[in-house]
Order: sequence, then C-alpha cells, then structure tokens
Amino acid sequence: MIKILVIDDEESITQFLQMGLEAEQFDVVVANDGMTGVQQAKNIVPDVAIVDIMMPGMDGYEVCHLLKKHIGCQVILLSAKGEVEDRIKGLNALADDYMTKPFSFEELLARIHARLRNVRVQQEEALLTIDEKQKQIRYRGEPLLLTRTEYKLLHYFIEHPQTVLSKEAILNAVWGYDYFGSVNVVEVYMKTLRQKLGDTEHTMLQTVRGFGYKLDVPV
Amino acid sequence: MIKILVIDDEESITQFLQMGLEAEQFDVVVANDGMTGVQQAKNIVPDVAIVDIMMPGMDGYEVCHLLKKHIGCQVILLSAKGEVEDRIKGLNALADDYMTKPFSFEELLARIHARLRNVRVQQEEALLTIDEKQKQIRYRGEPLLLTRTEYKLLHYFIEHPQTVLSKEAILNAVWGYDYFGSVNVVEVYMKTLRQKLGDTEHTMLQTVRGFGYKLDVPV
DNA sequence: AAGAAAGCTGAAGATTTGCTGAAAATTTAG
DNA sequence: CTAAATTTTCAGCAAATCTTCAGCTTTCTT
Repeated sequence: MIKILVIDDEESITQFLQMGLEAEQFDVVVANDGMTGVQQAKNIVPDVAIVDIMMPGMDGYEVCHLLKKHIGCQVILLSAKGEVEDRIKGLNALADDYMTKPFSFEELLARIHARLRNVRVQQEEALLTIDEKQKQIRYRGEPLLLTRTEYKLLHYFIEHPQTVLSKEAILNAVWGYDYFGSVNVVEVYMKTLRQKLGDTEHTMLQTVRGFGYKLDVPV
Repeated sequence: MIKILVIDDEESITQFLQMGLEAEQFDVVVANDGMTGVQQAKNIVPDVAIVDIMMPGMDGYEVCHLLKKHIGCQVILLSAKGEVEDRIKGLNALADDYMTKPFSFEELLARIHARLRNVRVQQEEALLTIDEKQKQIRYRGEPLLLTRTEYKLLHYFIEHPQTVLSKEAILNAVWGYDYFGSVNVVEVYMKTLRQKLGDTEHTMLQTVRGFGYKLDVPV
C-alpha cells in the first residue's frame, strides 16, 4: 500500500485530505505540526509527504528539508501564497512540487500520481508478489507458508524495496505504535523469513549494520 | 552536461528559453513542432523536456505521452490556460510538472532543478552522491562501504561542500551535542574516510590547520 | 634551530550490534 | 481443556565498530 504523510496544522484540511486520500486506497498518516510530522516519517517511511508551509513551530520549508535529507520521500508543499518567489523558495528547499491553496483535490491527486511515477519506476517483473486477497506472498510464483507476523513483515519490505528500514520503523509498522518489546523480536523474525526464502547468504534481506535491513530484489 | 529539449511553436519563446537555459550551463536543443521534437528526443535523449501544449499538428499532450513512453525523460508542460482541469489533464498525460504561461524564468529553473533531482542526473555529474533511502554514499557511482559514523560524517561534509568545518562543529553534528570524548575521534575518522575515498593526498578532504576540515569536490 | 601546538597514525581495549538456539509465554485450533 | 502453533524473551557469542592513547610528523612561532 502506498503511504502518504500529511502535515498541516489546520485540522479541517488534514481531515479532509485523510478522508479523500483513503478513499483513493492510500495509506494515510496525519500530523498536525512539523516536529511530529518528521517523527512520523521516520516511523512509517512514506512514499509522498504533503506539507503545509505556514505552520507554528517548525515551518514547511524546514520540514521539507528534513524529509528530503533523512527520509528521501517525495514532498509536495502546500501554501496559501501563490507568489512566484514563494514557489521558487519552496522548490529550492528541495521540494518536488508546489501547490497553492485553495487547491482542487483532483489536482492534488494528479500531482501525487505524478510524484509516484518517479519513485516506482522499478516494478517490472516482481520476484515477490503479494496476494492481498489470499493473504499470500509468492516467491517465484510459489506461495510461501508464512505466519501472520511473518506475512506482515515481508509485506512491509515488499512495499519498500531498495530501502533501508530501521528496526524501529519495522516495529512500528508491523507490531504497532504501542508495542513495548525490544527490537530483538525483529531480528528473530528476520531469521525465520530468511530461512523460508532460502536466503542463507542474506542477499535478498540484507543487513545494513547500524541502520536496519533492506530488501534487495535481484532482477 | 544536462540536456534540455524545448518544444514550442512560438519562436520567441524557444529563443528566449534557449538563451536563458544555456546561460545556466544546460545543453539546450529546440524544436518548433511536436513531430520534430519527438525525433530530436530520440537523437539526443534529453534529461528534461519542456513542452508547450497548444501546438499545430501533434499537441503537447501527445508529445508528452510519447516522450514518457519511449524516452522516459522528465516532462514539464507549458500552457496558456491555467484551468484546473487542464492541469489535471496534463499531469494525467504522464507529465511530471505543469506550468502556466506567462511564467517567470526563475520558477521554470526551480522546477527544472526539482525534476532533475528525481532523475539522478546529478549523480552522474556529482562525484559524491547521497542515497538517503539506501543509506549509501556513492563515489563516481560506486557505493562506498561505510559504517554508520563514517556515513554520518561524510554526509555532513557533502551537505557543506567547500566549507571549512571545525572539529567541534563536526563533533556536534555527528556525535551529538552531549558527547564527552575528545576531538581526536574526528581525526581518526577522517583518516578512515580518506582511506575509503582513496584520498591519500588529502585533496578531497582537506585539512585547514587551526580551523578544521573542508570537502573540496573537484568538478 | 628549538620548542610548542596541531594534526596524524597504528594498535589496543571497550562497547555495540546482530545472530542464534532454546526456553517461556501466549494464542489458536481441535 | 489439551496440544500444537506461534510469538516473545533471554542469554551467550562473535564480529563489527567505536574510542582512547601514546608516540610520531608537520607546521608555526620565536
């Protein structure tokens, strides 16, 4: 599922966007200020972030900069001002796109899809395929016999190929935000996943020491 | 050199853009109708194409579609109309961005740069590139095998090229403000970084005695 | 030219990280 | 309610990484 992070201090907007985007089958997470927005981003690793510029505390430019720097997701800035100089400032702050409020939801959708095209170029022939309906993941066409947790974990990796995911992010995504246990449980499950994938050399599920794990699907 | 293809039937515009973009060190090719534009694209394989929508013969949407499908370059559409529906139509025709005439040259520049960031053209140009997603830094395209601290250190330098960074500043940025140890640890890590970069002559990571270190990336 | 300061270096020791097998706890199924 | 399956915890290990330190070289000052 494609993840979208919305950061705006106006709740009317975040609610509106959450509803609208969820109706479009996106996985939406909302934050009402910059700081928690960046925090959320670290946890969920979104594909696209929609960030309002004018916010109390950390402003949109700064949030954008942090997101591009640490997460590397696509960023669309939102602004009440439509001045040319603001647009330039936004784009130079590493944003990938810039929209002026009020905007049409349709246009936002179109821009999100334009962004996603840039991210998901490599999705040609997948070695690992997810069958949501049957809650199955197939490897080279063969269904893997996974437990519920194993499924969710591998699912998360497949959603973020070629991306280093921290154990904390994994814990949040798979075990939930309110999980108490230690990250060791992730390590244990990585072992079983690698076993079931026959990945004894750790080539598919790579350990990136100090950062986390990465799914590296060979083409 | 980064290649930009401009397709517009109004010669006043193509000339204006050609001059302006060449002044910005881009390699600019111009076409005055869609058909020859696509032909040119096949020849030069541009990084970014700027395409006017309203043109006699093949219109901008169609050109855009062909470019995305066959060339895969980034496309910025230009239009006299600023209607929301037109913008959506443009973005859904696989365009990566959409601008309304009349536009400021500055904004176009900013948008071009935003596009280029996605294509990783910079990576071919830049000696050192950061891949946030994969927590990798590449030197001449080759990934460096860095530990977490080495990565953070080099990351810090790349973000501040041509800038002398004091050991104290480095310690703060990489090790955190609450770090107890001495600055010698920076010196030790500079050594390993220089080793991994093959920088035996200390030309990339220069010592500025009494002040700190400077990343000097030769273009 | 000598001394002082700043920076470099190799190696040792300390710490952290990730992996693992197995046991304990929990959930699920029969 | 039991047995099986699954999930979680734990402790030990090895390897990678980080830190420290003492001696060394280079540069600057007088």
